[in-house]
Amino acid sequence: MPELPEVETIRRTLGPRLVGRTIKRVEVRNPKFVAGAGPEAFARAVEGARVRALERRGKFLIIKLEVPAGDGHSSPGPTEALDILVHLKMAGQLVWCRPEEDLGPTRTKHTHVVFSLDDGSELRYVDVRHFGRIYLPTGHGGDPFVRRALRTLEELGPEPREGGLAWDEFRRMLASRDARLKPLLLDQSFIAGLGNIYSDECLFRAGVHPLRKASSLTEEEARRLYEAIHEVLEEAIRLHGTSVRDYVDGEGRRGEFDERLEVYGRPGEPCLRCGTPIARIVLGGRSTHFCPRCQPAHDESRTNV
DNA sequence: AAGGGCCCCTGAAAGC
DNA sequence: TGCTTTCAGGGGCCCT
Repeated sequence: MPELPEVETIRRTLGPRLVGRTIKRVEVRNPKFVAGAGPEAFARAVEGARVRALERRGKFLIIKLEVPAGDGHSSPGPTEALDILVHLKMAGQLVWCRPEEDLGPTRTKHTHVVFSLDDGSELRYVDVRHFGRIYLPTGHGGDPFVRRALRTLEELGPEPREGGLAWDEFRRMLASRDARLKPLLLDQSFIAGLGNIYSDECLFRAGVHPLRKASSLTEEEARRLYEAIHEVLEEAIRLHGTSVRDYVDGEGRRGEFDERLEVYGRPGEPCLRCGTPIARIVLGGRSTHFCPRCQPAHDESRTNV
């Protein structure tokens, strides 16, 4: 369940290992994890490429490559840009390691793509739940899954950090939506990067009930939510993410935000602020955790016009 | 536009 | 103890 802080942590840990490296060989062990090309074509497209940069947009990782122009891979010459997209979905991992490294039986069994780099190291795509994908956007028109991913990427909402989301804009976005807050925060076209864990944590910190309609928030509530989103994300990134499930960063390390979780994964346990048992409901098929007292439900008496 | 349901998939945990 | 069922979740897709 990598969300923005986890993907960002992966980007930061992997970046220094990958940027400047050349991909010597690609082994696609399970073709279903590469979209846009068959296993051989995928390897052919990527082998010989040099990693220019590692970027993130929402929960997508973007591996920016430069490949030798034309078909021949020879001496220095003209190059072309090629951006590979990776979406880890809920259990994908990108692990940088030495070739002899043993990740254990489960992860070894689910190692689906292996990139061998020119310094003798490896980048392995591991995915126990089989939801993630690596997208190769080559050719014109091309693979429908790649097209879909590109459209999703294009339609992502603003990045909530680093000035990507201004207060005025956020306030307007909330006011114009009739949806309940929890599913709205999960909507990647609304804001990019929040997932189930951080949505719950943000709503708790803001003291806002997950079922409240976005447009019903008072200015003060909206402001609290805006600030909660920033605080939670910055803190989670600082602590290298949350590892309640499978997440590890590019070097196999777990995150430390688990201990800061106030509602997620704590149903029935006392609220850390008021002692009321944390509630758990299901919304849009996703578990939602909140404190019934700190996050009061709809206040009809204050319903806006 | 909103919201529900189903699906993908597997391992861990809970239930019997 | 061992087998079976349930659950978790990001996001696409379909239907109302």
